[in-house]
Amino acid sequence: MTNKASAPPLGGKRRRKIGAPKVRLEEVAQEAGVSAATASRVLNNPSLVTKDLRDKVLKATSKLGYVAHGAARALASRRSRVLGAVVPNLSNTIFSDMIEGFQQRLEPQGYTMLLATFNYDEAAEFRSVRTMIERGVDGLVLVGVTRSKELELLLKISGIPFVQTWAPARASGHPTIGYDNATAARLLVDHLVGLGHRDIGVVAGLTQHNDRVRARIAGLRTAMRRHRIPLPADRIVQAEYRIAKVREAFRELQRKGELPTALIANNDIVALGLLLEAQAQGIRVPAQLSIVGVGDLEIVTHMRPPLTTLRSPKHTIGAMAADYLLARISGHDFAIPEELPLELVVRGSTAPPRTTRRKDISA
Amino acid sequence: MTNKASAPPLGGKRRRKIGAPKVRLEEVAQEAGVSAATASRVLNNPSLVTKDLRDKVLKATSKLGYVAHGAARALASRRSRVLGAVVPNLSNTIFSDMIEGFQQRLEPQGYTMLLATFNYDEAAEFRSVRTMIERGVDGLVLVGVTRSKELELLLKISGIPFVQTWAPARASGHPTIGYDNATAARLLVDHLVGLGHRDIGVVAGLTQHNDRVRARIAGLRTAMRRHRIPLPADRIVQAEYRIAKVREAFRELQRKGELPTALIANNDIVALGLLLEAQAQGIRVPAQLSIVGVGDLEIVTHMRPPLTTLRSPKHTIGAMAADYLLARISGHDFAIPEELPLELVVRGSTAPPRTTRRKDISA
DNA sequence: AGCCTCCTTGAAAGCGCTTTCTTTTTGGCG
DNA sequence: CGCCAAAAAGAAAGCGCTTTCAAGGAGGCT
Repeated sequence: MTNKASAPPLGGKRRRKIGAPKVRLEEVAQEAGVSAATASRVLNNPSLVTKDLRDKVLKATSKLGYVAHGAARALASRRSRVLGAVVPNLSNTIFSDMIEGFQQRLEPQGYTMLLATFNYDEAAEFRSVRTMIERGVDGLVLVGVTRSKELELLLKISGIPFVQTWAPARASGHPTIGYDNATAARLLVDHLVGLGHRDIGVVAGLTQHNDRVRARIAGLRTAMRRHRIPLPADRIVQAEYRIAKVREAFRELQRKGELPTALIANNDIVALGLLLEAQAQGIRVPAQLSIVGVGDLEIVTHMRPPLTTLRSPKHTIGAMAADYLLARISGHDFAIPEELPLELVVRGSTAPPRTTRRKDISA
Repeated sequence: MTNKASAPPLGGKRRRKIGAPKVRLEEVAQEAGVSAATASRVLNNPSLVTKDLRDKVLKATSKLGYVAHGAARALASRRSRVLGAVVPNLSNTIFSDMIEGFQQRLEPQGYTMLLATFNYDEAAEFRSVRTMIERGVDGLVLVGVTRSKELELLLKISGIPFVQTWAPARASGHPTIGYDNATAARLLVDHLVGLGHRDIGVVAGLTQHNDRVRARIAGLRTAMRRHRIPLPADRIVQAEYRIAKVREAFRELQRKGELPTALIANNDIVALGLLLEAQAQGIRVPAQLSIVGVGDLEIVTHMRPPLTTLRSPKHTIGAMAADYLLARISGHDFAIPEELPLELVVRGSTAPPRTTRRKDISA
């Protein structure tokens, strides 16, 4: 078998670019003995056609193996039945789970998903959105609530319905689905402070082009202020979402001074990296160091100790975004909840801090 | 801010369903003082137009903020500039990485990706492919080389170019990009046997609707036969790709008799689950049990011990699938390599087996 | 029984582009 | 300087569907 891209078989006088002759709606109509208009109605709005003709048309479509021509349909009806999703990446399960949720809602409605990743590159995001608009998507789901002026303008003049995600509804004048990073921060901080921690560090993601990370940090600061606990700059480090980078960040934190008694990770991958580095250094978790993450990845349940984490509605955010867009397109109402629920899952990686009075036996 | 899906603003006499009036190519042409034909040529085949007019048209497009209408374009030109990808899921990084690779190649060519996941459900896969064909994708990437007769037929009569993945080119009469699971199996088995293992167990994925798992098992069997080592049925267990399920599978293996000295996992998630369960039981890895996986996830590098694994070209498979399809569409040649390279990464989870003569100190 | 309304169906006009097919322009060369 | 071929630009015909719009038919009501 040679695997070359062979030229398309020129059937007859190259009527079609590629492949076998396709069946057009008119042929279906002919087969059924009705007009193209009626055939079209059967496919799009069956209630307008008497059962008798409807059955005939349906039989003809399956007999001829008719497959509608999406472009023609989109051109005539002004809707493409395609929704677009533009996310930073798919390696972070936060987004792949969300995308799965999104697409699962689309399928039963006959909608399809156009997907692009932009890897936190603003220009790439702009291009992706633009291409999607060109492709005529009926709606768009985006991540976050801040974007370049250029993109903002594009969205506005295109007039395309879009929904933002990973922020609470109030975060923007535009429909937005997610939870409040301030709430997330509060849950985490309250838990830690409740255990007696007063010296808490933060390992965040990269803040550039990522309003969620910024919101999380701001929320953390607010939550801690409420407990009258300071969050000095040297207690915050940033790390890319990769274990190796996180471990580096951990060491960076150590270089800045004595380790806090608890660490808040921006997500579970980060938390995992912190746990791994701590253990590699012989630092006992949670005895010497408490660690919390966000996201509830499956793997963190199985670590020793299993990680305390905040379960976030990844899948739901995607599914709800789809539901909202679909409702919006068909002119229905859809009430977006102010904030999606978050659940603190307390496991073994958090405990009261060693009391500073008595010196602990170091590992 | 109430977050209801508000009705589209009825501008004037609802000329457009939604949004601001869009600019058509004819208006651009008018602005530039040329015919629509010329404007179209500038956009699609600039070399046919003199520099003078070309510049005028380009200026007009950017001045008016023209965005092409994909459906009209697709209808007239018979190509949609959209490629489809249908994969089992995105939670397995094998597929999300591949998809990222795929999409990254598309973007610079002005192509977009329609994506669907089918979660190993044959019927859902069929529907997804069908919908994509309706949407007029110019090409399709699929996973594996076996599929239902129904889908096979659909693909054939639609005549749409498609490429299969995750199998070696020789696995099918149709263009296929991937590596040979037999090669993978041989690398793994040779490594283990080279260390002295004679009793090797396998924790595979679910074989239903997954020809890659079946190929892997077959390859394993062949590779072991070459070393005259048996692979009895009770040395093989299947597990879904979730840590909890894998740990169960581990225990199932234990119930069937004494644990082998080495375990081959179908991928790194499985390997991770095995490691975690072994450690939870106090079984020392690699002293008492060697474990190998496939995929080289970042996390396995950081475990203690770090896992020996087979690095697979996830990203490359996606990228090459895109390149192939793009070449095929534009009528160019593209030679698919017979087999993509695989690399055994030896780390700490494999070691010679404890010699059965002396009783080891159990943990 | 006659008139009017509502329900079905069909005819035909586009949807916004690309791509022949023509016409016009340019330019090379005798 | 004029003729012819080739290049460049324009006119117009669709691409395959949906959707007005109009026409015909079936009832309902007075």
